[in-house]
Amino acid sequence: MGVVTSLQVAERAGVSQSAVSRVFTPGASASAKTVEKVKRAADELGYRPNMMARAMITGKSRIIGLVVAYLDNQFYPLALERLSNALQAKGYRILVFTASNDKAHVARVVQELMDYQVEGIITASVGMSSDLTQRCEDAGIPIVMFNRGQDGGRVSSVTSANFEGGRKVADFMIECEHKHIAHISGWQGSSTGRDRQLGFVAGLDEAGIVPRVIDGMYGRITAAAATRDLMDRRTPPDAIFVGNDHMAFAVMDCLRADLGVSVPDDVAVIGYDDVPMAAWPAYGLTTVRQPLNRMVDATIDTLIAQIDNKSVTPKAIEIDGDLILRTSTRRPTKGHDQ
Amino acid sequence: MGVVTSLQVAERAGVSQSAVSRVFTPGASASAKTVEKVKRAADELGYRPNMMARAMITGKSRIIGLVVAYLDNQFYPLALERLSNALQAKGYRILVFTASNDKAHVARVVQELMDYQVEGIITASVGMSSDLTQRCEDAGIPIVMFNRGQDGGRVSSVTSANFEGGRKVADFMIECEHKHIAHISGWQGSSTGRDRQLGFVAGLDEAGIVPRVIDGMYGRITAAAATRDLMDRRTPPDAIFVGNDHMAFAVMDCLRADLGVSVPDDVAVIGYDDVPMAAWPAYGLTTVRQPLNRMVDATIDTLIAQIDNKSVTPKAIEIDGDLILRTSTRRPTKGHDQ
DNA sequence: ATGAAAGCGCTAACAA
DNA sequence: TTGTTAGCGCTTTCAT
Repeated sequence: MGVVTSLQVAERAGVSQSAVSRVFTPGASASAKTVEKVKRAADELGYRPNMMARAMITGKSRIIGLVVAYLDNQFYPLALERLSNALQAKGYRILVFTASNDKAHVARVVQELMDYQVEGIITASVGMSSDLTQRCEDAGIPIVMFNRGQDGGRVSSVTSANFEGGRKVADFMIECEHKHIAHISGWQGSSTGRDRQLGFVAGLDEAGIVPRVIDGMYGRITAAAATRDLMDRRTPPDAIFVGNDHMAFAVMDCLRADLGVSVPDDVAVIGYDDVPMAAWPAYGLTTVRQPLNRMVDATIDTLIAQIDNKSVTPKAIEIDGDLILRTSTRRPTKGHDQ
Repeated sequence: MGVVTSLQVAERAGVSQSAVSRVFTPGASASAKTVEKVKRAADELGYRPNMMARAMITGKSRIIGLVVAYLDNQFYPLALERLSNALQAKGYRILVFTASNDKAHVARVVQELMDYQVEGIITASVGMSSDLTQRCEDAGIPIVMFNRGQDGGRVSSVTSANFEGGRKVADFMIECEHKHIAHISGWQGSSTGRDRQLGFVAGLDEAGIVPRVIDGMYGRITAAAATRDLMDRRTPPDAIFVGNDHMAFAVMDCLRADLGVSVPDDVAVIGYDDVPMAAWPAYGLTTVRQPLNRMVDATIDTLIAQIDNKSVTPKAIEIDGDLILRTSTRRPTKGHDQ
C-alpha cells in the first residue's frame, strides 16, 4: 500500500528514523554506509519523503503561487510555460489559480494561496489592491507582478518598457508620415494599457498629432467594435496602434474580412507583445516585442531574491523591447534614424 | 507577523484549541456562541487554518496534480483554464507541472506530484508508461488522461471520438469528390494521432482511396515541411487532412504564403480540434470539433468519482464531435447526408 | 458541546 | 556521525 514512512525504512535499514531523515535531507550528513543501507531499504519499500510533512516543519513548502487571468491571449500561456519550467528547474512547484481581473476575486485567490504556505506569489496580468499587498507583506510572502505595474511601488513588478514602447510606435508612424492616427488601447484599468497609451500620445504630441483613442478592453469583440467605429468616421485612420497583439489580430480580421480594407495599403496596424502568431504570414504583424524570456528571468530572480532575503526592497523592473517590422505596415518613407 | 496559530485564537477566544479546530472544520459542530467567539478572535488576529498541517493529518491535500506538455497549441491553455476553473469551483487546487512527451520526464514529474500527496492526477496530452500507471495505482492515486488514450485500459482517459472524427473527414472528402488526398497526421506516438489516422484511412478505404500520409509530429515546422513535400510530388493533393488545428494553420500558411497555392480552390484543408482561431477569418478552418467543455467535465467527474471511491474502475470515455464547415473547404458537390 | 490528550510524518536541536 | 527527544499546527478520539 502507498504510504511508506521513514520509520518503516529505518526499521528495515536497521537505523534510527532520524538517520533516514538525514539521508533524504539535502544539506545533511551521514556515513556512506548509512546512506547505502537507507537508500536500499527505501528503494525496496518504495519510500518517498512526504513533502507536506516536511513543509510543515521547515515552513518552506517549495511552492510558488501563480495567479493568472485569461489564457486566450497567447502571451500568457507562453509566460506560464516559461515560468513553470524555470521554477521547476530551481526546485519549486507551482500552484496555479485562475482569477478574473476583479480585485475581490484576486484577493480571495491570493488568500487561498497563503493558506497553502506558498513561499512566493507571481501574479500575471492581474491587478492587486493595496490592502491585499499589505496582507501579503504582513504574512511575509513576497510577490512579483508580471506584466502589470503597481502605483505604490510597494510590490515588485516586471514589465516591458511600456511607455517607451508606445513612443517607439509613435515615432515610427510619424516617420511613415501617417496623418490620421488612432489607438485602440489596452484596458485602461491596467498599468500596461495606460503606459503604452501615454507613451504613444506623448510621442505623437511632438509632431503635433492627437490620435483618436478607444479602449479595446483587451478583447477581440471590443477591439473589432472599436475598429468599425473608427472606420465609420468621416476621416478614417490610416494607421492604428493596438494595445496588444491579441486585439490587433481581431482588428486586422475586422479590417480585411468585414470591411474589405487593405492592410497595410489602406491602414497600417501595429500591435504589442510579439507573440509567435504575429510572425505567421496570415498576419505579419508589426509589433513591439516584449522579451518574454528576459521578463521571466527577471521575475524569477526577483522573487527568489525576496524569498531568500525577505528584507530586499521591492523594485519595478522594466525591460526594453524593440519594434519588429513586418508586413502590416509599410516601410518608412523617410530614413529610419538609429 | 504572519503566523497565527489556532492556539492563539483559542486563548483569545477563551476556548480550547480543539474548539477552534472544530469551528474551522467543515463537518464539525460547535455552539453558536463558540463559533461567534472563535470567528471574532480569528478575524482580529487574521487567523487562517494551515492547509499543510491539515493535509498532513487528514491525508487529503485537496490538491490535484496537472501534467501538461507544450502550451503553444491553443487547445491546451484553454483546457488548462477550464480544468482549473472547474476544479477550483469544487474546492481543489492545482499543482502544475510541465513535461515533455518523454516518458522518463513524465515519470519524474508524476513522482514529484505524488510526493506532494496530491489526491489525483490529470495528464493532458502526455503519455504514461504502464509501470508508472502501476505505481500510481499502488499509491492509490487516481489518474485521468486528458486527450490521450492508453492501450491497457488500466487508467481512465477522456478523448474525443478520434477514430470516428477521422472517418467523418474522410466521408466529407469523398462527398466533395476529392481524388488526391493526403494526411499530415498527428504524432504517431500518440493515441490521438493514430486513431484519427486510422479512422481517416478506414473511411477513405470504402471509396477505394489510399491517402498519402506523413507524420506531422504536432509541430508547425514539421507540418510545413510535410506540406512542401506533398506539393512537390507529380500529383499534388487536392485535399489535406491535418492531425490538429495547430498544424493546419502552418499548412495553410505554407500553402498560401510560401507556395502561392489557393485554399480551398487548389487544395482543401481540414484540421482537428476547433480551437477559437479556426473560426478567425484569416483561416476559416474546417475542422472536427473537440467539445472542450464536455471533455473537461467528463475528466473532472471521472477523477472525482475515483477520488471519492477508490474502487471504481477506470474507463475510457470518448466524446463525439462534429465536423465544422468553414472556408478552407468547398461545399460538397453531392448532398451531405444526415 | 467541549477540553484533554494523542498523534499525523517529519526535521532539528541535543547529547552521546 | 549517530540516536534520542521534542515539537511543527492541526484533527480526532475519548471523556466529561
